[in-house]
Amino acid sequence: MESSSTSHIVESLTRAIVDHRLHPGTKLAEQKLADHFGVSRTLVRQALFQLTQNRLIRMEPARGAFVATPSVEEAKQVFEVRRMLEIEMTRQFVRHVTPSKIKALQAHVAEERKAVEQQDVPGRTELLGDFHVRMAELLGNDVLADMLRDLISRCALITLMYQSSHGAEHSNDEHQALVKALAAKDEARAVQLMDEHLSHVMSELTFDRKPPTSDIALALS
Amino acid sequence: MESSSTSHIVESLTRAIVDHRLHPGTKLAEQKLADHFGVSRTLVRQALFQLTQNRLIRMEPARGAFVATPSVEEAKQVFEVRRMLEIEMTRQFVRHVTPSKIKALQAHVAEERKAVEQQDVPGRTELLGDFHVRMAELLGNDVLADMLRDLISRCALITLMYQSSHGAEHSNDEHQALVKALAAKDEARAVQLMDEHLSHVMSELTFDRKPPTSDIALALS
DNA sequence: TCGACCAAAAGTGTATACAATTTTTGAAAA
DNA sequence: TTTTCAAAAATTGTATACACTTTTGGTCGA
Repeated sequence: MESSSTSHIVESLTRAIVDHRLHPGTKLAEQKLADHFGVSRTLVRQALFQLTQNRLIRMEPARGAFVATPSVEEAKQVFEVRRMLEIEMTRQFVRHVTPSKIKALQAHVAEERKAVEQQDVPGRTELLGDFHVRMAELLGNDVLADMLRDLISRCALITLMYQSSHGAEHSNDEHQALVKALAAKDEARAVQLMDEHLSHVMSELTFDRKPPTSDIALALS
Repeated sequence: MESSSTSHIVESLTRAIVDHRLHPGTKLAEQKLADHFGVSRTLVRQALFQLTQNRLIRMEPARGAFVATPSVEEAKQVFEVRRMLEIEMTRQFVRHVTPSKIKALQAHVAEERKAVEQQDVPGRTELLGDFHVRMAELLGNDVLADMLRDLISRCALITLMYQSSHGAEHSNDEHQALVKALAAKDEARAVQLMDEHLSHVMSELTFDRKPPTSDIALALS
């Protein structure tokens, strides 16, 4: 069941942060995490150092690790980078589009819709983010896919901090429209839709933060 | 003198890999590194896990850490992602260009030229890569700058493995031409130059690898 | 000569110990 | 009641110990 312990911890914590079970600013006490995962602090520490690299957590010297609290400035920059990557990705996608790729995206959008309708909040969040990763994978660019995964994880933190009001159905609709443009090989329209989609998500961030809460035992159980 | 030991090790190893003092495939024995840095394996291990995240090294279970040996496929994808990011970055740059930003880039290109003329190989490699990071910084997007730094580090590994014949003077010339187009606010030309520049660097990779060498004590001294 | 095999050496994976630092606590003073 | 401050408790940073796995090196048999 366990893979290499450290990466299991990394994945588990990443999931908890992205799913909003661990809130920005929450202290991640090493011993508590170690107890929770049934390992020594050594492994927890290794995991925390790795998470530092994705900017999902920050470590302050002698004070410990905390779930990251991205600033407004960082939030905007993350979205700007996504826009850069995804606009060009969309162009590439149109150029190399095939029926099977369109089918894959349509299937994904259908899953999204189901999750939205069933009010499966963590499920729909993951699926809405995965749509973009899926596009990269279908393009055959795993490096891009990895990069987007990281960026989208950071976006999950950001949308929590700056409580995005961008409705899940709205995103789902925009994905659907984008797939239609991709299928039609309408590059200009596809790029425009992707650009607008990201702009929408970003522009609906309200840049007044709410106070972080904290309860790591509860969040991970 | 030392910052937080672990990050010092990370930086030192990164530098060694990017500067081609540690070659792809080289084994990074934990105890040897620990002895070299005068610390325990614990800290070396933390550093290695962090480097794993940037893909500069890979760790095989129970076999240890090795300098990464990016595949041809990965190499192409890394360059493709750079192209995506940097084309859009170039567009942004033209839109927000100011005289002082142009001056900063011109100064940088001049430094490059000096390093090229003085045959300062590690220096020029670093400066040629930093040009792209510098553009991101001047745009005010640190997230983008960090991302490019990582990608360019990976490119250093790639150009070593697939011995790029793209001359340093050639790159320097292309940077100079690009800055001229940026100064003229000629978006189309700037984008075209950036695209070609990256295409040149990539297309001159010869995809037949040479055998990795290894001598970590020598490389780090 | 060559490959198979096994013991010794080296190396990795994890836990624990302990020093150094920060946080908490509680009592005394304002 | 609020503030201050020092001792106690908790937490982090680093080293070390030890079990387990891989690699090495040599011996034996074909």
